[in-house]
Amino acid sequence: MPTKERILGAAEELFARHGFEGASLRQLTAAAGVNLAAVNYHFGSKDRLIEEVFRRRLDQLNGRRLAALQKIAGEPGTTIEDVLAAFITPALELSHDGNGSLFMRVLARAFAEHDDTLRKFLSDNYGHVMRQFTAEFARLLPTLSKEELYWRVDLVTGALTHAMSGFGMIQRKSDVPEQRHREQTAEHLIRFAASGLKAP
Amino acid sequence: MPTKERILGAAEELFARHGFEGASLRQLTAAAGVNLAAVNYHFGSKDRLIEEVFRRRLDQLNGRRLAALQKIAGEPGTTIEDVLAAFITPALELSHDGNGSLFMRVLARAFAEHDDTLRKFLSDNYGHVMRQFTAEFARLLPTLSKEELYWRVDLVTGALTHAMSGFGMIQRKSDVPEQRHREQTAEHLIRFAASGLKAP
DNA sequence: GCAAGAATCAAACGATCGTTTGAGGATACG
DNA sequence: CGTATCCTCAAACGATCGTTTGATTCTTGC
Repeated sequence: MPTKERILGAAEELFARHGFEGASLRQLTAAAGVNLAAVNYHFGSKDRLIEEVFRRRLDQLNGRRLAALQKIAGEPGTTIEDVLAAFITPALELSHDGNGSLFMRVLARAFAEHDDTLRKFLSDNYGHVMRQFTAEFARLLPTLSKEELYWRVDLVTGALTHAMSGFGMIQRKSDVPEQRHREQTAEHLIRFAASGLKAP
Repeated sequence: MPTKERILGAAEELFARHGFEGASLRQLTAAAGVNLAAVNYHFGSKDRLIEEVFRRRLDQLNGRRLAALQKIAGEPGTTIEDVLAAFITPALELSHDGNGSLFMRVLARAFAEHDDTLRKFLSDNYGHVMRQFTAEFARLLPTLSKEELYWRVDLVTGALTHAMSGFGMIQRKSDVPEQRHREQTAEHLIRFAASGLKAP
């Protein structure tokens, strides 16, 4: 595997496990089996590496989410549950290839970082997706005020990030296959979030 | 103010802003206006300081939450909304004195840390509260399976942590007083979470 | 008022951090 | 074959990390 990919893979894992400050380039390059200087050679700096970790997965994730939304947006039969599924399912699929599930933990860490540079980066690369989904929610929930809708979408995001990154006390039982566990996660998530969005 | 309190205050602020690894003892002691060696003198180590930051606020928070729950638990007229309010309101009150609001951000960071030591500490000092609240939810939602209930409580926790730590895009508008903003947060949170918990 | 303990201080400890350097190996193209 | 380009490597850079030390100051009780 090319050096750049090995670095990105190891970075994703170690950032998820120890945070951006907590994972050192020496741990990282050792885990990837590459020379220490390779990070600065291929990415320029640690900060640029962090951005690249995000860009690689977010491009994938955003693309799939928007594609799924496109298929149902504006259609007469579309339900809240459909829109939520369009948002959640791509995140589950991401967990299939490689250690993509770790990326959701990295994303959760990024939310926790109130660092302005990182927040701006996320807003630039993530904001337009949220905006399109919010617009579709608005269509399906016409009685909600704009403010109320923003609040609820925000709360859904919180629940989702929490669940997808494996924060909580819900752990996969050893007798449940991983893929089935993810499907269950999605089912619970959609049922809960749909009901929360539709609150009177 | 005594040295220990000044350190704890500065630690809370810097841990919220830069994370546990990101905030150094030199920044921290400089912000507190105390000598660098004071942390190791009064707390023994940085890790013990981190635990003390949690203990101080969690004791307060857990006490108020359990007291509020005690008043309504098992009573015939109690609603889901009441239980949620018992859980949420103490967190809002915490934001009144000093920079207690920063603590919710520290707590959110702790969730993001998958460090086993910290997770065990939180489980020991936080778990029994969650268990009591979950028991009361179980009483009010008798049709829910145990598994389903755990999932929903977990998702509520995620939404709550997200909202309370100011993760999301909802920012307080400058013309809304801070206390009113917190009340609005609680109202939206309770309405959303109650509906999510009661999902069919 | 003076000995004893608690608290603060500047300074230094070894370790580790992100980054840079310059020499050397690998690869592709004329 | 030679050379230019991409890449890797060990080593070192200065900075900063958490922690420790030993001297000094402050506080307390007899």
